Order: sequence, then structure tokens, then C-alpha cells
Amino acid sequence: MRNKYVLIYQEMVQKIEKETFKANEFLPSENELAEQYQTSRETIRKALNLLAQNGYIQKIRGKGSTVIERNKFDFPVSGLVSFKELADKMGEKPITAVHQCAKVSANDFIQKQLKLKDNQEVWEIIRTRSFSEQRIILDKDYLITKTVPYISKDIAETSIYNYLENELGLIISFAKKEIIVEEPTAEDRELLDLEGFHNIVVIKNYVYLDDATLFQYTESRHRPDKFRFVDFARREH
Amino acid sequence: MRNKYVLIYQEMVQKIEKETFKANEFLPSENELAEQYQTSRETIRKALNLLAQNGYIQKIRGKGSTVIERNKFDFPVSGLVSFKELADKMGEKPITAVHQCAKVSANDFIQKQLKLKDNQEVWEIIRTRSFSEQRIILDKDYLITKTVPYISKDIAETSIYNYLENELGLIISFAKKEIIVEEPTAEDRELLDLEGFHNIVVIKNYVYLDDATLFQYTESRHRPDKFRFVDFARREH
DNA sequence: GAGTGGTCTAGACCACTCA
DNA sequence: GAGTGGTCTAGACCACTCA
Repeated sequence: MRNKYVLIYQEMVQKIEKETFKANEFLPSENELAEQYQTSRETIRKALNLLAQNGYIQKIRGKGSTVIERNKFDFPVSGLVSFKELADKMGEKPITAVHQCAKVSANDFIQKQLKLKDNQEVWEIIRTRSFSEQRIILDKDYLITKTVPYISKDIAETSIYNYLENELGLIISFAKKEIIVEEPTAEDRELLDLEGFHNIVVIKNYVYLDDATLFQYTESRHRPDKFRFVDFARREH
Repeated sequence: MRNKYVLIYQEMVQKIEKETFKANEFLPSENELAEQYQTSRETIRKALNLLAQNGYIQKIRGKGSTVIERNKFDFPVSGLVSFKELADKMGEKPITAVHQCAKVSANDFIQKQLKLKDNQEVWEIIRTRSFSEQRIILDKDYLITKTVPYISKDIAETSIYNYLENELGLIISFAKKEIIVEEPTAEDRELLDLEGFHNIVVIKNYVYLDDATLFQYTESRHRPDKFRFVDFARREH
């Protein structure tokens, strides 16, 4: 049984997406919601805070909470998004080709990224993603073998995240992301259909578990014309 | 007088940055903190949740809250960051040149971005940012005149955000951001030192006030070699 | 002045960790 | 079994909005 405030949050997300609660209209007041859900106001407020954080509503003091107009296609909830989730939203089904899926000794660069003490073994997974017969994205994943003792080409072909979370029971907690633009490497030129593009957008991702241990480093290398990153951010005051 | 939980949050941020609380060590427990700050546990928890959200700590059930190792230079707190804040963190002082600062009639594109009904007037501000004598960034800002009745070249040269928040008293609440890569326009070629680069990284920003009204659309156009975006994101479960 | 959201409290019960 | 964080409650007081 999930938490009450998460259930209320999810139910309200549904209602916003189905437009039971419409954009620019006000939600019922916190007191009314507390009454409806037979719970305390603080619990309602936890649900509403989740909605606000994720860009569904804007709370206005003295007035109420209004539903933020959102183009679901343009602005998915931001945060950590795996490639598969992203592709679902893009509509078109990508084809994944696995070029490498093996335990290798970490080179200096990977050692540094994953803060390894010595040249431990890591899983190296190299994949390309194709849309309409064009190889657009090169994904390079490095996973610590202590946390992920085994992984197969089959898994790499579907979803690594699904395997990590549902099969291994790992709880992914947060990630640090960096986006930069680089010159294509020889590997990029070989594995991607660059079509004359002179740059590659590189998304570096450092992924952490719920005990704050770093266990994965990922580089997602995109052809620039197909790259798009969207984000919803609240300003701190 | 600010809120108790914000004060506690700020004090703890200080302690983490000054390494009174060191990376990978545990904070005092919530009960201890409640005792120390003479407050209730729920108030302490609000402060700790802010710390967790902003990537300072990781809470581990049954054990406590550990300080996340963070390279402050590499990973500033993510979210909405104005150019001036960003430049402060980069160390080098940029030079801003204002090319345009005028009320103009909104063209079709701007009307669409700002969801205007007709061709209202908007403030158009076009600026370049130089580092080491190189014009690296082209900023194009469009502000709704109803919200921002007046703005000057002087303001555009320093910080628009400072003016909006401290002079006009506007409360900026959230923004939707989109990052894509484009071919340089004629304007990019004219106003930036492209040095042969074939692409421009474009950050589109839709900025909203605390009453959920959209009042500003910004395009920040970066030379790709100097572009860098970092983010801290928690995964939703 | 009635209604709204924002903060804070003191206490309860729970699941989890670790010796 | 002692200590940890996670959730939930019922109530208080406050600042703000709006008629």
C-alpha cells in the first residue's frame, strides 16, 4: 500500500491530464480536498507540493492552486529520463543495436568518472539508436560490477533501467547531468550517420543509488539536429 | 523575518559548504537537530527536504542523512540561473553589449511564444556577451509591456533580473526551458565571433510569475564550444 | 470578514538499520 | 531493542485576497 499523499498526487495528475481539472482553473481548496479525501490538510499539502514541483499547478497565496497550461508533448515532466521513456514520448520507435556488452578493465577516463581506486573491471555497453534507418544516438554506458554483477546483450537491447530497477532491485535515486557540444570522434563517425554534421551533443550522466553511491557513468552522444532537452524549473527565493 | 525552516536550511548549506558537515558523513539526526534548533521535527524535515532536493544531502532510511560529495564548480545548484549568476560561477567577467532595447510590435513568432492575442508591443532586448574579446553569447529577450512598463539600456547592461525582482518587485516563479542546436542565422553571424563553428546552441526560456502568467521569452544563443549545462535531478519513483 | 494558502507544533505509529 | 527517517494527524496562528 502506497502512501496516501502519493496516491492523492497520482489521482490529481490523472484528473489534470484528463482535464477534469482544466488549465487556468482553480483546484478545490486544501480544506475541501482534505474533506474529500478524508485526510488532514498537511497530507493534502504534500500532494499539492508534488504537483507544484512537477509543473502541474501553481499555488497562489490567498487565492488557491491553478492548473498550469502544459503541452504534454513539448514539456514532459523533467528529471531523469531513460532513453526508452524518451522515445515513447517522441512517438517513433527507435531501433537499438548493441555493439559492445562486456566486462572490461576501466581506463583512466572511466576510473576518474566513476571515482574508482584502481583499474577495476566495469561493464562497458555501447549502443546505437536508429530512427528511420538513421543512426542518431550513440550511448556508452559504464556500470560498476560490484553493484551490477551481470548484464547481457539482450538486456542492453531492451532497457537497462528496467533490468536494474525491477530485476536487480536497485533504487536509483539521483543523477548529475552535464550537456556539452564536442567534435565527433572517430567512433562517432564510424557508428553514427553524421550526414555532414560537425558537432555532437554529449549528455554525461552520473547516476547514484539511494545510498548515495555512484554506480553508473553514461555518455549519450546525439546528432545535433535530433537533440532536444526540455526542463521545468522552479526558481528558489 | 524569514521562515524557520528556510533559516535552518540556509545555515546548514553554509555548514556543508564550509565543511563543518563533511562529504560522506552523517548529519545529526532529525531529533537531535530539532533539539538543537528548538523546533519540531517536521520543521527540521522541511529544511532537510530542501537540502535533498538541491543535491546537498541524501536521506537514508534507518540510518540518517549523508552529505553528498559535490564539486561546487562543476555542479552548481541547478534550476533557473540568470546569465550574471552563471558568469559569477565561471570566474571570468563577461562584457555585455546592448544592441537593441526598444518597444516593438511583436511579430508572429514572438506572439506565439508569449501567447499574445494580437500584435501588442513588447520590449525587445538584444545583447551580446563577450569573454576575452570574443563575442560568445547572443541573448534575445522579449518582455510583456503590461508587466514591465519600462526598461532602459542601462538596466539591460547590468542585470534585467535584478531590476525585475528588486526594482519592480516581480516574483519570478518558474520557467520552461528548451535546449536545441540550430544553424547560425545571419544575425548570429553578424553579432557573434563564430570562428568557423557551424552550429549554435539555443536555450529557449519561457518565464512565469508567481500568478502563473507568462511574461518573458528569452533565447540565449551560445557558441557551441563555450556552452555547458549542468543539472541535478532526483528520480521520481 | 470569510476564505485561501504558508508555517509550525507535539505527538503518534510505522519500516528500516545495526549491534 | 534503541535509533533512524517516513507518514499522518488535528489544531493553531499567520499573511494574503477579495467582495
